[in-house]
Amino acid sequence: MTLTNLEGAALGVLTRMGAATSYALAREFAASASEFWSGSAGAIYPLMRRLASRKLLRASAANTRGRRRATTYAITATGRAALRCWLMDAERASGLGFDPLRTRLIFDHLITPAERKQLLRQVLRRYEMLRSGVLDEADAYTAGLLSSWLDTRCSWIEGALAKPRSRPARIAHAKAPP
Amino acid sequence: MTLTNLEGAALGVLTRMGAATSYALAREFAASASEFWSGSAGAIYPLMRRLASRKLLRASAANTRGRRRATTYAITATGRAALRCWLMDAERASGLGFDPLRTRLIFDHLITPAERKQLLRQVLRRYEMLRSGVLDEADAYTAGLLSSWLDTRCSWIEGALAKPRSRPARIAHAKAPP
DNA sequence: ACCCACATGTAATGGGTTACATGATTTA
DNA sequence: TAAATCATGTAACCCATTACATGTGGGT
Repeated sequence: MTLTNLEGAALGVLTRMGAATSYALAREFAASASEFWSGSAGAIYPLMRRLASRKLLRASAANTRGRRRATTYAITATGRAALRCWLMDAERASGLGFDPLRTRLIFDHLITPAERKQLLRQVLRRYEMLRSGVLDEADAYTAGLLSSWLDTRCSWIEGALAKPRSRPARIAHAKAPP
Repeated sequence: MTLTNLEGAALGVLTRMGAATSYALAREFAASASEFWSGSAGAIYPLMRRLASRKLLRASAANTRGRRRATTYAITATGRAALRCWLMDAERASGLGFDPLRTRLIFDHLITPAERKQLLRQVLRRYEMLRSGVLDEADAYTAGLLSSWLDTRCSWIEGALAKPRSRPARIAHAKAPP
């Protein structure tokens, strides 16, 4: 009954689209600003079949083009319930997730302060570029969400740039990643 | 020559520890505040073998206890170079990664404003708990990093709580996850 | 002596990525 | 009409997770 994060996101996107083929859904994921899910066919097609077999989706075979078959999916009442459950899961929502910059900064005692500064500045610059790109989002709300997210990250980085860094942590049994 | 994020993090932790067995490394990952990498044996043991076969680690068979064998690993010069390369990769460091809360908020038009507020408040509460737990970190720098990260996130959530939310995005071909 | 927790792995499973195959539509 | 692109999948591979197996040392 519980959903993985990819399944939850897929149900959410599908709900927005109303009904869609696996291909259309995969395109949405591929177009997303995040690099985290590639939206590859090999991920989405089996995913949709799994969700359909769990009755969270209803599959209907429509021949969209010529005589070629395509199966379109729509969310069911059960699917909506599962999606709500995933959305409201505060336990999982408050996990730290994966943050490629944070993960690297854990080990920034292995580079020089100058290199650290260079890395942070480069990331800031790329965030700026991302923010302009994000404005192309068809969905204004998602664009706003990502934009505010990027703003907050930028100020975090600026804070990190302010304090030059602390001691090189060197412990036999250190707590670490990520 | 390029490292996955898990490989980079593993090399970083190993550098801190000086030299370690796969088991010790797996423990570090398992003890980490993030839920993202479980640090399961099935991930770490093959990982270390792969890195050793790429000459990024040097394996040495020492019998730690009784007559039972254990292989301990230490990073090589090549490994240090690869780690530096991964650390300084601004392109990947500036990716959006995976954020369980952000991913959910993309779909928050599917829940009521009251539910949204409840979710955000619960996440805030859990962040507070996490922040106190983080102080137990043996490594003060990692603790400080996570703590400032949590601070920034909290202020982002408070910003999201301030504006009640925008229009339900409803588009045929919406850009979306995550 | 026996049990339980720690230590060191291996095996089976699941699911995501890249690559491939093929049909349909648009474009040069 | 040939080439390029879009659409709809399938297959092989890689790797992380859960479970399992086994050895060792400490507690009772």
